[in-house]
Amino acid sequence: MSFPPTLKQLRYLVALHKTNHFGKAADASHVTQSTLSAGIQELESLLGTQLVERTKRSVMFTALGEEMVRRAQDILNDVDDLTDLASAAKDPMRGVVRMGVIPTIAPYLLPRVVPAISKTLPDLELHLREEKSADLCDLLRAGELDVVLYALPFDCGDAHEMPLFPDRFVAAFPKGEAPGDSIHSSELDEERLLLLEEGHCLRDHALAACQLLGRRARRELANTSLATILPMVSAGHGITLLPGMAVEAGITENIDVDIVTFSDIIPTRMIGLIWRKTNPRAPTFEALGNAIRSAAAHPTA
Amino acid sequence: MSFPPTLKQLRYLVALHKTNHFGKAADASHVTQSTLSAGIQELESLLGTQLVERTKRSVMFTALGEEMVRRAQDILNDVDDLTDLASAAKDPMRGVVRMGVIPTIAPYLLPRVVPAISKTLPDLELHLREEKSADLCDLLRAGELDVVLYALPFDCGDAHEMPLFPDRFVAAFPKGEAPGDSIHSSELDEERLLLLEEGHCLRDHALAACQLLGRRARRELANTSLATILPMVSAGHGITLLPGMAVEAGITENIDVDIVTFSDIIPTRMIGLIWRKTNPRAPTFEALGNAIRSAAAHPTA
DNA sequence: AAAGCTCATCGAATATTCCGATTTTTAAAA
DNA sequence: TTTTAAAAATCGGAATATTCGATGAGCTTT
Repeated sequence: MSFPPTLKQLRYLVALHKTNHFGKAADASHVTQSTLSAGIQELESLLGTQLVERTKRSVMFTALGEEMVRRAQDILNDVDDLTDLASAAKDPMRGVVRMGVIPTIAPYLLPRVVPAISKTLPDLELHLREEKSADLCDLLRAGELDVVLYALPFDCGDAHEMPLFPDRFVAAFPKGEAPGDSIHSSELDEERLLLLEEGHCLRDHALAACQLLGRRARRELANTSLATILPMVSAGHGITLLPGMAVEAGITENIDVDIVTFSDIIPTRMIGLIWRKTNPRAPTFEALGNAIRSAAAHPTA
Repeated sequence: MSFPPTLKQLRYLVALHKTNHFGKAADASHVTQSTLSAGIQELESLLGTQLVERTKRSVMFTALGEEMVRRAQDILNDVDDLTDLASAAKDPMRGVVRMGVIPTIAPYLLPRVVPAISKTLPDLELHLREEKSADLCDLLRAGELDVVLYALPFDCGDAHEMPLFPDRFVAAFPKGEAPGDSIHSSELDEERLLLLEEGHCLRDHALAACQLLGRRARRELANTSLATILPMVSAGHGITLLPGMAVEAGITENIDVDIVTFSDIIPTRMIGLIWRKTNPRAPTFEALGNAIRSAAAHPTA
């Protein structure tokens, strides 16, 4: 019976991978550097191979080490899920849910949704975090988030997807420049489009929904939020596409822009909730999703 | 940081699940009963729930306990895969491969294939085990086998499938009773069919390949191997369907039966190799599969 | 009742883990 | 080159945790 890796060793390994530094990894693991060092060494001797190349001044993982870290991550997640499974079984709708939300949803939907959730699921403690889709996906897979509220389609491995509701895009023109209350999609001048910087999925979704390529969209500005784009539109620097929920939330209230819908197409993005397939709290997350959906459907609530 | 389940505890839990007996589980785990008992208790107090109902005279798992065992199994397999990953990385084609083979393949293919494998992959040590498909599937999922050589289609969860080669069915008639060298499939009298007992996938595959339902096939006998069916055919008690590899291996050599092929259809079963998707030794298993395929293609070798 | 299982409990022996100081190795700075 | 600084490996001993064997308690069977 050769003795298999310990969970502790695996934890040390992923901690080391995160920090690339024995000392910091040790701190993060609440042990001394010597302990962590010994743990990694024991793991290596156990496996009979080197996982980490220690070139002083930096730590490099071998190919095998990287793969090992990936698997170790999954294993540790699964183990953590075990305790979740137990507490979820005791009282499914109680406990902490760590939710990630993308920046083009968070400020517009959360103020409406969070109070509704604490009314519907009073024992659920929401921890929120706002990042771009790709980062949230990584956090989800690393087990640092339980669910992610985002706009699909967005590929996040084999996570479980729960579509919630569609969010309709509208166009914003400088005051008085709109061709009418509703426009034909061909009336969108792509060269005047102001969009969020690359990496925001809103950019891709808006372009796709409006059947545009975005090749010719203006890029000179790296806009980081819708709130910074609107004043530019108002100042006549261009036009933009807005998610309906942002308008409903009043993003245009003190800004002079014309909001128009489309006459020929109904461009939307689908808002959805995802979680790891192995997470045993799926029923809780479904309830959460339902709460979000119904809160979003009743703007006045 | 509440400290998560230990691998040891998980091992104790699955051992207990296997034996349904603290003492035996302890033996299997090479610890005393008190240690195992304490381990299970610690796990339960850690999770805050009961996993096992101890009614004297028997051990029952709660619903949560069962689910926990399932997950624990997977986790332990994944952890074991880690060490496999390491040794496979060092020398992929070396080491033990535990292969399960179904009874309608093993006696006909292995004598030809095993020597070829030890020539092609001399450092691979094959451990063989013969069981019915369903049992092999369980063993594979439980991590007690690395690969299974079987006839597909057979659903074994989300295992990875490698189809190897088709094996053609022929019909066996009592000497002199065959309508000719080759027959039309409609000439098969289903009521005279002698087949293996339920549970052998050969039964299902043969019927499916010959487009029969098997509803009217004779069932009074629970035949456990092809070698017991053939003498019955020879004695005029009926007809049967044989896999080609059995005939090639000489199963009919000292038995008076007529072997005929089909003129209208080419009934086959596909022989394949499967393994757990998470097993890191996939390249080794592919090599093994290729070796089997080429050995099967060269009967004289 | 008594005997026989089975699982839980407990104290003592044992094994392990962990720390903190120190050493070694390496890279950068003087 | 020498010095300095940083980072990981090493090592002995103390703290901690694990395991065992014996024993106890609860239930069944005889």
